[in-house]
Amino acid sequence: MPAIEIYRTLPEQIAARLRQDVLSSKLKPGDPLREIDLSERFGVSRGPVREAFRQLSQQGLLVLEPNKGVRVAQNPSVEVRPLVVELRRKIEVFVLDSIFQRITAEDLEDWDAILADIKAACESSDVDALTEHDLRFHQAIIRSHDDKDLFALWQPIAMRMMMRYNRLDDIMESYREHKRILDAIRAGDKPVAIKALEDNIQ
Amino acid sequence: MPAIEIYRTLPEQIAARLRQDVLSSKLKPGDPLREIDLSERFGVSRGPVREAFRQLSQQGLLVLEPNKGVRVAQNPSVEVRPLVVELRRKIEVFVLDSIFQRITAEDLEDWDAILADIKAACESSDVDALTEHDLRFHQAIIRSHDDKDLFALWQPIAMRMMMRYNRLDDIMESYREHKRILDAIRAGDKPVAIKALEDNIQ
DNA sequence: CAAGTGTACATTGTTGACAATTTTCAGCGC
DNA sequence: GCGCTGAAAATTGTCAACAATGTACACTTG
Repeated sequence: MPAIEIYRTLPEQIAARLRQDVLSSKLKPGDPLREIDLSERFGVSRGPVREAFRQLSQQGLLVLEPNKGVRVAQNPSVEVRPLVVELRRKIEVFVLDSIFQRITAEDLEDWDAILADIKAACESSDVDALTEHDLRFHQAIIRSHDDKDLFALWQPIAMRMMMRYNRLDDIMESYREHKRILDAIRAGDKPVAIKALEDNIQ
Repeated sequence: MPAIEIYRTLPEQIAARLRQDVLSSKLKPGDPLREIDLSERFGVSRGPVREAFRQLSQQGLLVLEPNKGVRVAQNPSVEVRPLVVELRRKIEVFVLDSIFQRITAEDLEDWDAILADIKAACESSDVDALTEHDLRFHQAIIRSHDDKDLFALWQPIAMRMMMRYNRLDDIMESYREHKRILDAIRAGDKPVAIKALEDNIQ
């Protein structure tokens, strides 16, 4: 995300860096984070770091314990994971279904650009970059819905799925899955697009 | 919630008060909140107030805009609301189904106590109290699942439904709906319990 | 030796001052 | 009158010092 999106505020910048570390498993579930350490690392005071912690706990990546501190969240349990997958599918399918007629050429252009990034990440087997651009792809779709609140609803659910990104043996398959979605949209075939989207979320 | 639950930290206490105001429509969607006002009202500095704002935005009740401030969130649009209802049903049914065999007599005792509060609120037509105890009822069920993360997933979805609590003509119906759930659980009838729970979420 | 106790130490919580940003609105030119 | 400019006010963002809380561990006590 850093390369493309602009993070306006200090806490957002810090949160973006930490999110990378969590999603790439540089920080592992249960790892404690200390405000002082990070404030020194980023050259700011503890305030913005605290704020970044709050943002990431909102996204389900960190867990706050009052007066104790912050830890990297655990992955969803095997029992709960199917529920999370189902919830994320419900939201994304709802959005795609509801915006389908209103998708513009500009939308498709944006999404194609992200797809190109996904392809590049797959070809260089860069799993961290793939995680990042995969997220951007789905974010872009959610965000094109009029109700901006949907994004806030979707994000914590999607983040919980991103924490272990290793479901594919063949990493190129990720590119093909996303390409299928865009191809179907371009062809105006809603059922196929929805099916492709559902297949991608697992 | 204030009467029963204990809010340990300062921000939690402030958030609880503000949540009441939002859920009871004392604060209306779009209303701006200023840190200084609330810090003076609660006799604390701006820090804890900011923190409370973050907690409530996590729950979807407030919307933060960097460098601009905080506003009370809009209700879900009519288009999105059915999705929110479906998501909340999915989560609560998942939990009830998954804990059903392990429900203890103590659990039922706790839930009966909340049901009594719901009954009292219905009888005195106290809509604010009903909102509060209705929330407590469903919270108690979600929280009895082993995976504590489920609560964090459920809360923002449920809160978005609570923001307009006026679906019933006969307020006593709320009591009867919740009673049906507990009766079915007590009878060990899982399908009926799930059906009653689904009927209550709309 | 086990269990409990107290005292440093480490860490988070709170505060008030100052900085940066946004908003308001008076003054100006067209 | 309408729109632009820019200073003043209002508001949020950041910081560093201090307070409160939790943790680790040596020490006592039975």
